Amino acid sequence: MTDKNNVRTTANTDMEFRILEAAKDVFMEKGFAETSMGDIAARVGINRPSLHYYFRTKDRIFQAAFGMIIQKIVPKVEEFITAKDVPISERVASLVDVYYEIFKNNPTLPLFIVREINRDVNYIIDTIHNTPMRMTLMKIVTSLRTEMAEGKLNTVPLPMLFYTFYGAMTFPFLTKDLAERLLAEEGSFNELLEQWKPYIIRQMDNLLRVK
Amino acid sequence: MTDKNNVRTTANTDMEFRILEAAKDVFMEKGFAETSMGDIAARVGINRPSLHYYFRTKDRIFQAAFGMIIQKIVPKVEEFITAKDVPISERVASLVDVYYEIFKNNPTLPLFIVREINRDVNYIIDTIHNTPMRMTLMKIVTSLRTEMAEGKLNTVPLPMLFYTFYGAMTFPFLTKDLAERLLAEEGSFNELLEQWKPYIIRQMDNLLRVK
DNA sequence: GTCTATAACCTGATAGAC
DNA sequence: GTCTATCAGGTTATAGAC
Repeated sequence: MTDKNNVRTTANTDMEFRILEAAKDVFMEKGFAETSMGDIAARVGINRPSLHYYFRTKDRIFQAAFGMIIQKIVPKVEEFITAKDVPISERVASLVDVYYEIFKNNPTLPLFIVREINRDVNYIIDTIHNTPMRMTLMKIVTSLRTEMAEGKLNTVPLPMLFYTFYGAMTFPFLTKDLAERLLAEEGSFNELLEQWKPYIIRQMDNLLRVK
Repeated sequence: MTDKNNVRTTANTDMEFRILEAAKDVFMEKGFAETSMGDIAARVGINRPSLHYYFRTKDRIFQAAFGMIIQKIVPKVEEFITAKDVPISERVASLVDVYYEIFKNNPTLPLFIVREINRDVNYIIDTIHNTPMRMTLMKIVTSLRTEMAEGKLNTVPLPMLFYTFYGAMTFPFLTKDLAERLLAEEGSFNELLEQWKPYIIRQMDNLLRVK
């Protein structure tokens, strides 16, 4: 499958799939600039010219891999976020679990997103705009606004909600290496995450729950 | 002045100073890999070989500039953080003001630090260890622990306090471009920061203040 | 000290044999 | 389709004139 610019966005052959899987991993870990075609080729087990055969340029490989990566940041969670009869702390707890699972399997994803925001925001905006993520986001926003208007949740400006949740959600992963270095003996990073989880829930509860 | 590896850590001449000032700016903005010697030379107004004359390698320029940059992350604030008779929310408010000032003047600093944590943590650890920042940090930690033991502040694990404060403090700057893109008409980034400030204070108050 | 010239290397990308 | 060989451009770093 190709997009409107005739750039492959889905793998059509086994080799294309292998290349995109490898590219996804390396780009996510090292970012665009610090990833070389040699890095990707080595991980696939082929040489550089073959990469150019399947995807003409480095930019096109990145574009295809980028789509696969960024879809992780808005997981399919609108069903239980918008579950109005479930207490907000339980909904947040579930959401934290989902993101913990994603970030534990992709610990460099938060840094990748932050790097890309600073490299070129439009790339992310456009990608979200042209995928089902857009609908997911709109449904979540609409649902939250409705609950706030009905007085079932405190009225909180959405940017403030975004900062609170994603700041708390991503910061430990952005500073993972620092934590592991400082807490060497005191406990593993995963234990730190478990300790942190109730604090995220508490922050969101403190914002949203009607007392 | 040179450190134990005989690397200049302070500018001895006017030209060394000019080079380090330029290097500091460029490295902070673009990171290590994406900064070239040409970038630095151009900003100083000399050519590349002259850079090598003053600091043999790119790594050594970075090492010297890095020390100057990282000292910003622990500003000289222990006096008013450890002011036990001032309500904690006022102390946090002052701290937020200090960091807002630093980050407004250096909006790429948080991303720089995060990038460096993921490039090589030991660099940061060592730099803190060999500068007065170490004493500042120790005094702050000791003071907080004392106040917690005395029941003047709630007992909160320090890593949780660190996550809460620095997560909230840095996240808006890490995602600045996204905010500016999304809020184009709704208001400037600085207004968003002012809106966010009471939320940071509230989060810290919620953690630390004895009810 | 600051310059020009250049070495040595790595990058993305292409040509062409097989 | 996958390889070797190669190009053009950019990088750090050095040599040597002045």
